[in-house]
Amino acid sequence: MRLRQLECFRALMLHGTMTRAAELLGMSQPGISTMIAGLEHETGLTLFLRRGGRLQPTPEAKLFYVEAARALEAAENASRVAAEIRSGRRGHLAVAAYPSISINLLPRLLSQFARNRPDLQIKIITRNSATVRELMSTQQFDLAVAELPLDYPTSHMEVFSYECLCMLPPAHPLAKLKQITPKDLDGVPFVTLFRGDPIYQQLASAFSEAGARWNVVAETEFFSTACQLVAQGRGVGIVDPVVSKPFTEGLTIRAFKPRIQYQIAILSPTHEALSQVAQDFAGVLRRALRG
Amino acid sequence: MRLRQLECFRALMLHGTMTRAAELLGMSQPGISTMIAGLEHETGLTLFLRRGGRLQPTPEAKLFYVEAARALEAAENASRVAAEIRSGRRGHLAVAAYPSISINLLPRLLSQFARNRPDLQIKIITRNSATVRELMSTQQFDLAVAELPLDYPTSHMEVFSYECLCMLPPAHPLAKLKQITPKDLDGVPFVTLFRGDPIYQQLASAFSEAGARWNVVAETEFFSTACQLVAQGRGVGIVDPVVSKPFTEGLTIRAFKPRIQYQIAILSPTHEALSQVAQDFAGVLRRALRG
DNA sequence: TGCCCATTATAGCTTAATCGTATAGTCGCC
DNA sequence: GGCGACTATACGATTAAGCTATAATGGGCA
Repeated sequence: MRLRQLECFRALMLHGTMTRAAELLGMSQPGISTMIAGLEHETGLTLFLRRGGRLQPTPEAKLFYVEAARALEAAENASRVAAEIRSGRRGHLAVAAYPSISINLLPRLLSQFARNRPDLQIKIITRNSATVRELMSTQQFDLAVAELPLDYPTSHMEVFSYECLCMLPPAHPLAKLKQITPKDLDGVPFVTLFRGDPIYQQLASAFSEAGARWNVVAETEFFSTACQLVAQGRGVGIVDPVVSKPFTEGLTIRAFKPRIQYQIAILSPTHEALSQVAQDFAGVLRRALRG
Repeated sequence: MRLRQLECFRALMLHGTMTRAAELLGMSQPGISTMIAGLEHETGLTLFLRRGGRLQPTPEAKLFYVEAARALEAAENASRVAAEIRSGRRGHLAVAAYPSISINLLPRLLSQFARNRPDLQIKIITRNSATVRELMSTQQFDLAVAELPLDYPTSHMEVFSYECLCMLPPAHPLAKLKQITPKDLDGVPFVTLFRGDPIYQQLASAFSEAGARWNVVAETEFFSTACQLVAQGRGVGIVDPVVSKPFTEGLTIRAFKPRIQYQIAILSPTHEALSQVAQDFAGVLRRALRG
């Protein structure tokens, strides 16, 4: 049984004559005739009585029509869904990410991405980087963004390295400098990430090597929190140039030497294939993270 | 999009490799390969990644699979339903009939007919012959059986004519005769159909022409009622030889002269086509009514 | 590294299905 | 009886389906 036969059958049932059905399907009347003859032969049903050169649907045709129409609709639906999948209107995109990025940048990018993909189901899960990595290995997400280093570097990773910038409260005297060093910050109240963070360690080394006193007045878990404290004048701090950019509105940003490195990575599943939507969004994300 | 493509796709999704899918569908591996390539081209989806000579379904394939399987099942269901319709296992058979036949003969025939058509929906409506004819003209029934004559003889009719027989209570003295005439029944208590019935009129003429006294002691609407009265010894009567046969168990049946004619007809719709089941049952009915 | 094995892809061919044009047949209707 | 509307058949061209043979790919293993 071929779909084309069912299509002809439906058109014929709906429009009564082969001639009209043919017009509607954009084919010739003999085409319909042979299609219907084939369908009748294959099903073993007499679907139409030929009375006086006209067709009259039999009761069998009416019974069969119900199922034929259902099957056709299912096939047409499959076609439509294929088009939706192709255009990214249907599907899902689950992204796991560490907090700083999932607060602002990621949802902004995702909602923009989803704007012309109305039926795309979106999921953002925020966890710390270690958990994000775990989630990726259990294959529950299409993409993830985590901070490096990871205990078990795994998955397909695309690494982005940033040099952190120094942020100063508005109208801070050091704003006159183009570039700030630990020496400039000797004893200056400083807001930093927690002790366990690579940023903390790098800063500690930088200050000690420069022989400057690192006056830590606050430790935070996220850059965004640190930014808020700096904005309130609690002290100066450092921040990455891309992910945290949305939080530094109104702050003075200066280069910092020596280089404090901040690395994050886009993780994708190892064994699973990446969906087209996910690939597309990975592209968006990549462009955004490149700055 | 062709059903065969979906079939190959499903087999491939379920069995992982083209080679196995091909075995399962009884075709060659290159056949599957080209089918899948065609499906991918038509849908515009990359359904499988070719990784190291192996196939790995993409997330798109998994999404599309749901719809593809649904469409396939609908098509397979349509095929199955066609087979059911052809074998008469699916469908309906609505028969309208006048009382005498719908009490015994018709349900007996119908239930036997339906024995190997388990899902056939059966309907029997019992009305007097005039109403039966009305119902047929409104096309609500596949077949009907009515007594003649009808006010407006219509529909397609197949007429059955019977010569009525004389029925005597058990151990009646007239049982010794091979054939009974009005003369034999001069003054004998007689059970007949109502005054309006053709049978009544024919009997009245027969008795008056023979110069015999017709001693009507009971009038009934149906042969079956008359039979019951005769069985109780209320009198003799006459009955048709086929439809009322089930009611004359234990009665003595003799030929009656002159001939009293009883006519019934199978009616079928004029404009509607007769379903195959209905045609088949009409055949059964025809054979039964021919005696 | 090089060979074997399992798998998929491509090429070339045959057969079947599809569909158009041309044409014949059927029937109602005026 | 001829016209009009419709369906069926014949025939040819194009396309799809499916086969066999064979190339290509890559993992596993000595």
